[in-house]
Amino acid sequence: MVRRQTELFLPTLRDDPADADATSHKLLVRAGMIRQVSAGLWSYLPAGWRVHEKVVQIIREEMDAIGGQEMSMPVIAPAELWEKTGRYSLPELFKFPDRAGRPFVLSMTHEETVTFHFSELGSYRDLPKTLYHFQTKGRDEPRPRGGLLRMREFVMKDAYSFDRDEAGLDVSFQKHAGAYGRIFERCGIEAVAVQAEPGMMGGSESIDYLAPSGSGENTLVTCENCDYAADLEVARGVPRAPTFPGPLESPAEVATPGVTTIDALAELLGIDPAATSKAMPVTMEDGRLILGLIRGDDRLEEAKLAAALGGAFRPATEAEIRVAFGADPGSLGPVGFKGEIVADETLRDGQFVAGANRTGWHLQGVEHGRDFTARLADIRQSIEGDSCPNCGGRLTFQTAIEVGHIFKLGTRYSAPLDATFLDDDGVEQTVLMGCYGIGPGRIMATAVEQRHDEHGISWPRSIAPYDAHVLSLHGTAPDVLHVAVEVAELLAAGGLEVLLDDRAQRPGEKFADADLLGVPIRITVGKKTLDDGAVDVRIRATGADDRIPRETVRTWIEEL
RNA sequence: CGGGGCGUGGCGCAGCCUGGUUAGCGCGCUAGUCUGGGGGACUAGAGGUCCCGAGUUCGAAUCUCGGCGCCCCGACCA
Repeated sequence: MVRRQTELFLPTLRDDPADADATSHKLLVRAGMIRQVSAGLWSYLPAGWRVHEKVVQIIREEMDAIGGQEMSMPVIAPAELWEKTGRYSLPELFKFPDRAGRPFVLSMTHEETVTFHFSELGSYRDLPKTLYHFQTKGRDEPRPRGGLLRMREFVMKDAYSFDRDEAGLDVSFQKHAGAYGRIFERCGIEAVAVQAEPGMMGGSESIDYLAPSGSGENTLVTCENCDYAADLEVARGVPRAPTFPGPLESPAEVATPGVTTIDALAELLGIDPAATSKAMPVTMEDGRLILGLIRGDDRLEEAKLAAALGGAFRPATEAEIRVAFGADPGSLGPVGFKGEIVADETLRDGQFVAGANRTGWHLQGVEHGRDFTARLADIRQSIEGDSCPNCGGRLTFQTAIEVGHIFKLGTRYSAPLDATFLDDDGVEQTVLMGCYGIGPGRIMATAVEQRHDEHGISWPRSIAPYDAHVLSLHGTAPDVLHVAVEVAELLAAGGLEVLLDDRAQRPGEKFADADLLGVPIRITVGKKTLDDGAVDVRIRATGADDRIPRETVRTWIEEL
């Protein structure tokens, strides 16, 4: 197949779009692959869609290889299904009535719909099953961003497994984990599997796939020594040990007028900030005020605290704090507080400085178990330089894109939707489900983030929009184009997808556009190579140049 | 939803503070000439509801008020 560039809708831009920040956003727009329609709504232009569909095909092949069956479910779903699972109230869910006023939703994933279909599978003999589809998802995101990184409408491959028992679910889960590893490898991107928070999907276990990238919304924590890897939200970094002052028999009040920050407190008392504690009062949805307590030099990890509390919370207001503590924020502490306290594990042993619940005063020598009682939990946010929980090595942080996420759902959806089967004893059982999502658009953005230079994109061969880019520099020599067409057709006859730059542009512009678009192999036909029967070849990724006889181009490419 | 920023031909921007002719520049686009291996030069052109609405004023891209849109940072997630 040869595509002439004069026919292609490929509007490349010389300048970065003004409103872009992420590299992938800038380059995909400049290379003429995507265009924005509205916030979080993007069109893929022809070259961009080719990349997207190549990613889709790789995913399809790997899903089929583990026994997945492709189908297609509608984007629109009746509200009723979402009411049954309790997800109708999610703020991200697009909701709308039809002409008769009946309520519908734009599916943000398809657990409800696929589980609805499961009702036709009534026997253990039908299990296990894995069903999947590529479908547009609608999500009324509070903040779309970064081009393809976070959209309000995007295509996702979502797969659903149905098993009779935990052992079966585990097998399905592991098969998908294997497939996901192969998908990322084939797409030419680096992605790390980490334990993660199940989030809005619910369920018991999940693996997140984080791709290190210059931009992204996640932080990947990895150990320099061993293979420990985690999302920052759940990372269990071990902080350095504090230097404690001498122990006290009982807490001693110390005046700290106007001191509201840990740094100021540590400086005033001449102690290690790690030997202080910090009070983070929060209010639960039911109105209970709970005191989160962490070490002074740490930050609260809200996802961990939410997990420990079993529900969402918000920071307590100043008014709530005064009622509960009788003191201003900045002087709060656990001693004498009557509500529930959740303290970080780092406060288990040792004596810390804490707020005295008296504005302008702190307590020295506060000890857990003696001076206050708290539930201990891991609620601190790891920081770069913490030690690895497995081997003690140093932890490093990288921003990352979440390119895939797989979950064991258990009966989270099958129970409310009555997805049951009869087992071999004739007993009705609720089917166990898993769900497995992956975003082709994010894989595409990740490929750009991980493989680009100052000139543009450098696509992995497996997902490049074309296999080869033939440039015809036919300024003063009309027969150059003729030769370029011959070369392009020679390659196409060998099964390659070829983009032929047959435009009348000057050479510099053609080279610049070719670098921007990032087709892995560039073949230049020009006056210089017209008479000696050669062409110039260049590998985008390495910049390696060569001049080879025209008739050997095909074998040269095949041998790469 | 809180905080910050922006909105002027397809793209990137100036002009606005201090209201006043025909709204300007670069890129791109059309026609032509020269040029021809890393975004070339010259000539002649086309292309604009200055985000929308109201107000102030003799007069608004410019000032005031209201609204909308978009981007970035935070609370959420493939």
